[in-house]
Amino acid sequence: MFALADGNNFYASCERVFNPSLNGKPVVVLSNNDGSIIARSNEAKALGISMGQPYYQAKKTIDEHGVNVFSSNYELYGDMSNRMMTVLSSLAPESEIYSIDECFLGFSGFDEGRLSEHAHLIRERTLKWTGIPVSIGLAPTKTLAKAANKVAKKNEGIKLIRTSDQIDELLEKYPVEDLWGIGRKYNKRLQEMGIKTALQFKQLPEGWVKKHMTISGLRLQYELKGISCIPLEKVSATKKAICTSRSFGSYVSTYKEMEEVVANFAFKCAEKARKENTVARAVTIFIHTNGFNTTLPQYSNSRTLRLPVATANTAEILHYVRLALRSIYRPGYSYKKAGVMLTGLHTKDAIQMDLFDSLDRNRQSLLMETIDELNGKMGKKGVFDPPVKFALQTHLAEQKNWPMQRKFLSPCYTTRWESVLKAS
DNA sequence: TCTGGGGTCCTAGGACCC
DNA sequence: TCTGGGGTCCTAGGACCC
Repeated sequence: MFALADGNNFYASCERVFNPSLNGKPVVVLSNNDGSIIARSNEAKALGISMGQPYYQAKKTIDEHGVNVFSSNYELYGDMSNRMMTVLSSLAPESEIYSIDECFLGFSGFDEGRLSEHAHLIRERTLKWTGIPVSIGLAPTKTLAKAANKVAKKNEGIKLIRTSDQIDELLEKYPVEDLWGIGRKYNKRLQEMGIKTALQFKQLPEGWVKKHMTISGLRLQYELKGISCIPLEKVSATKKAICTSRSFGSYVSTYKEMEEVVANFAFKCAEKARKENTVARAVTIFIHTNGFNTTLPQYSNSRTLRLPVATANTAEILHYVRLALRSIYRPGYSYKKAGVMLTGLHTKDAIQMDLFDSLDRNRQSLLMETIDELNGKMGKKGVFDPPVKFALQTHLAEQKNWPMQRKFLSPCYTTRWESVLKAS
């Protein structure tokens, strides 16, 4: 069984922890530049203020009802998040920090009869020790736990579903668009087909789902059937991209200004990369005009440059960012947004070796032989990477009794691995 | 005047290799 | 020079998440 614990109206709740007089009063938190609303207390929601709404649109309601408005303070929220995660993970056998305000908990080996009672304990402790109210959904898969969590938030703060009857009962009333993995595009398509509830989605033919929604859609469908195929990620994964981007409070319309802006972003990205202990192999920059203002001429472009040597060095990255900007900047436009992104991040060979180490001795040596053989066939290029990845996946699939993986891997690897197993 | 800032995963297709 | 079945690596683009 999995649980999803989620801090209610997280940013707004954080502000309340430091200002308890706000309890019971409407609170909203704004994005950068105070552009739009990114968090609302229940009272603010009740006033009809919606998520992502531009501040100026909601301003009338806010003024009329004396709503308390905060500019975002990510340092504070990050700090509160750490506290909350520490408490939550101390109360379950396994945990995965999913986002700033969400934590998956794993309860394998836990007495299921006590789960509901334990969930109450988690809520009480988190509230008492951090001041943040949380909702908890419990279910056999992560996707179902997400759904249960959403229902919990509207009710008593805790929702547990276990039997297939309980699952279907929940899914029948659950809008398909609220599922984890269904966004605007997929929802539109499903609505056109008359698929409105999660239960209806669960009953769609697997072939259709795979074809039109890729393997991710199929995974979602399996999860709704109670077959867990999204495992808990207990150690936080190393980042694959690092990005710094902003919308500007006012327009940027000279090259000089823009160069300063992206240089700043490059600096921040390099800093983040060093903190993560990674180096980047490529850097991308992008610039956009204001897409909302249809009267202004529009231009947007991006450029990716490979770094000759993987690096997290500010000066080197800066050099290539300037080069890229020069090639895409067009004068005469009013720019509204820009960003710098580092990709191709890696920390030496650590990841591959981890995968390899997770195998037992026998398999390691068999794998090495197979790799040697394949390397011989393939010439100097080598094929180290995919077989090792595959070996790890198989290993995990066996450990977790996870039905999805084997089926979805490219057949050539399956055959190979099977011959390795046969040989043992 | 005013509309977030981070990320992830998957697929298709092209260049290239043996 | 052609044919072919494997592969790899890389990029672009589209979907999604909070």
